Amino acid sequence: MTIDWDEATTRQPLLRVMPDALRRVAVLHHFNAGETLFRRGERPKVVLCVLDGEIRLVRHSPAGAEIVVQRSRGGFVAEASFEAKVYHCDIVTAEKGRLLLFPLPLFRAALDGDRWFNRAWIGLLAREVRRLRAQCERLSLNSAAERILHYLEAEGDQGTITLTQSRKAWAAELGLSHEVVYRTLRKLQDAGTLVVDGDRLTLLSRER
Amino acid sequence: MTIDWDEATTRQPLLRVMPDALRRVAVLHHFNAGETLFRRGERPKVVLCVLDGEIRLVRHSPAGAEIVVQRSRGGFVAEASFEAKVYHCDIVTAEKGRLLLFPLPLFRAALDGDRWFNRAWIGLLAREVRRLRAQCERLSLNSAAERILHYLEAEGDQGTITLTQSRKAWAAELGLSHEVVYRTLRKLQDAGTLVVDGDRLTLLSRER
DNA sequence: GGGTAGATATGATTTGAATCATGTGCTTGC
DNA sequence: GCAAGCACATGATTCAAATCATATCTACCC
Repeated sequence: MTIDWDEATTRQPLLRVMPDALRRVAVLHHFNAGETLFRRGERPKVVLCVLDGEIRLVRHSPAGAEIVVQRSRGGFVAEASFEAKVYHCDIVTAEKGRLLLFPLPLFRAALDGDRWFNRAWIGLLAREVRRLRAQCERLSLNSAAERILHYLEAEGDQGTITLTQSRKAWAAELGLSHEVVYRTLRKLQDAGTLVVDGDRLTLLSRER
Repeated sequence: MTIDWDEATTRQPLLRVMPDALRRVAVLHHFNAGETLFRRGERPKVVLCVLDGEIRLVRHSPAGAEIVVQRSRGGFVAEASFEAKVYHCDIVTAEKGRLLLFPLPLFRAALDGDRWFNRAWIGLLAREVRRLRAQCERLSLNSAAERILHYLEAEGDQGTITLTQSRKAWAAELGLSHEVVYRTLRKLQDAGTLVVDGDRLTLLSRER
């Protein structure tokens, strides 16, 4: 199964600067929902890059409940492989999709041997940290309006943003039910705080 | 003002593998609450490492509200400096403390020139990503009990954890009011789900 | 075309977390 | 010793988000 690198690169720009030696050993894997990719206790041997679909890192509580420790709907899932001797979670698929597998030792070697790939990787991680810290701040706000305004301020450009996902998916990212997102958008519009134009949201400056 | 590297290293273990050349150019800065360290639009020239106290990256919404994009109560704040040509936020102090300043070009040079420091930096970022993703998952749960159980599962070892912070601070990390944390801990104890022994929390396996 | 699935959208009801109030006990500093 | 400040803890009340219900609109498949 050959990999369409142009298509993969649009989904994950870091792949553009990935050294050829590492690209050549990549394996494309198609998965369906409900597969178990790796189990707790196994030794990590690969770095994952999700292209499509959703995978989850889950633990099972003693009471039997399933705890989602993290999920990925696109991008690298490398932290677990890099740091730990064994997986502390099961890695399962939640929604049909595709991912790339890179052998861990070769991935490390590429980071050590290729300065540009190394810098790009650090940049990717740093951006992810920034984005996640902002998201945690946002999720700590306890009103729907505050979360939406925080999103516009933090992720938008001059208070304007074009949503690239459905409102339902956005609601999930905001940690809100989609109903509340619809209602709050309406309230903010009626109050003159916000203008909604399709997927384009603009924060209005309130005259004082 | 000389820097006590032993003390600093206990707060931030990465400093142990930092090359001497970079250590020698570090500057220690004591700050009080309410100082503005950098302003939006300035060009980043340093990497920060918070030892004590709290600093925040804030934006001001058109409506005049202050939006906390991220906060740090310890550890590196480098993402902004690394990625952007100019700061997109003001960086202000929220609580008296100390931080280390590293000149940005020398920090980059150290990452390029010292393999061990480079690997340690990548490891630090990767761990932070993992921790933050777990925290976002947790903050998306909408009951106090679920968040507490998720914390025990994700951050604990075999369902046991020793809190290293006050319950109030923990409540803030969970995105809950401290009152709800007290009440929910009591409820979980009464239900036999959990044992609280001072700062030691243990999840009990429910027989089925 | 008809049927299904899903996003969008809004209303009614319930529920649980925030908030306010209050009190205890522990430290810290004078 | 005493006061101030703070973490810990619990009760009463309020309020807003979750949930359930329902309807429209679109896209897609047969």
